[in-house]
Amino acid sequence: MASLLLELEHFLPYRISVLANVMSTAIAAAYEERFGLTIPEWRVIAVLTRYPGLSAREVAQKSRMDAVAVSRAVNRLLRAGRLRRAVAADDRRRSVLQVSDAGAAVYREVAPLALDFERALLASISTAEGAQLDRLLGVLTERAETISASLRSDRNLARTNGRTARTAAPRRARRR
Amino acid sequence: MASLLLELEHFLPYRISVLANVMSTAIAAAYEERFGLTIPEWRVIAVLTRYPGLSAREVAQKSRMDAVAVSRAVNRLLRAGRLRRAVAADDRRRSVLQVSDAGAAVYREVAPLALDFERALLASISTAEGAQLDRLLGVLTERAETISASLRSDRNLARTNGRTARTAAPRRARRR
DNA sequence: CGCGAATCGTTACACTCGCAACCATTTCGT
DNA sequence: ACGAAATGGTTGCGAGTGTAACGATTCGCG
Repeated sequence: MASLLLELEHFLPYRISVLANVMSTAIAAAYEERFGLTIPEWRVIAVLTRYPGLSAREVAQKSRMDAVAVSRAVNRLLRAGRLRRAVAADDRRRSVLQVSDAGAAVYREVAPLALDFERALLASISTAEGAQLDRLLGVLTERAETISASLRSDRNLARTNGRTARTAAPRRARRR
Repeated sequence: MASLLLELEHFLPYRISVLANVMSTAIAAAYEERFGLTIPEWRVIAVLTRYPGLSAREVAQKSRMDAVAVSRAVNRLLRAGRLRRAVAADDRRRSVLQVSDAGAAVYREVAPLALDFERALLASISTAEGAQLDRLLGVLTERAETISASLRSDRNLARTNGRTARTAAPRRARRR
């Protein structure tokens, strides 16, 4: 049973991963080289430019980044003087983040570059295809998240049932 | 000049990156947990199942992986007994790689899972849309590679011309 | 109130990744 | 035929990332 033929070249997750990798390598090199900016930092600036005053957690949600990644990006941006941080008056755990003038300047330089890159990409397909693509990506992302969540719960279920992994390699040893 | 509005939510490279991340996290967790297999290892097995006897370099090309990643994946697979390696008779630098019986067994278990995952994803869109998506991904990947290459050569040009970066931001500063 | 659970943000750690540097071997130019 | 350059593959190292543990604060609820 089951198709034994899996051609990597036509396997959707593989194709998406290759495309993402090519794109982000190119973009990361450009941002890093010209502005000393990593992609997480750039994302934080983009989000905070659009929504000033968010907390770190909110930035993480909006940008789909890990809370840890946001924390690190924010700290680097603070050190570089590109962000300002205050403590929320009503909840002293929360931070209130805003781009500084220097951060805004970076945004004004980087945003057009990013949009140029996107335009250059989209130039290879029609407007209709671009819209279609956008839609499909949305659908697939949502679906992938659903599947991912159900896999996670399966695994948790299995774990609480005392089941173990099937084959060898007991990786991921935890200590301390 | 220049659009100052960049909404991360609609920025193509961002969307692709999110989708790739969701997918590969889900897949990696499943493979890792059940078979002690990383994605690079899985890719090597998939390629070598389809094309037995390739060298490491050829596997890297077919799978779009870095030569280093292939080297490491191959070594892990060898240690796990999932691959066999010989030296090419006509060129003793080249290796000749083949999946072992154990490797083939892994493939027979993993391939259906991978294809199930893909099918579950594609179930959310029509067949025609799937074909369209496949085509668009191909076009965009090619385009992204062209752009990436031209950025690289610009940079090299600039470097040999002794030009410097535009704004402040010490590039490639060793952090930490 | 009071105390345990939940939340925000950070840090520690184990791991991964890719570039550059490096051997070994082969090819090329003359 | 011989040294230089190219190629296959590995390794060293700096940097990035996610998970878990952690301190601080706030919330839930009796």
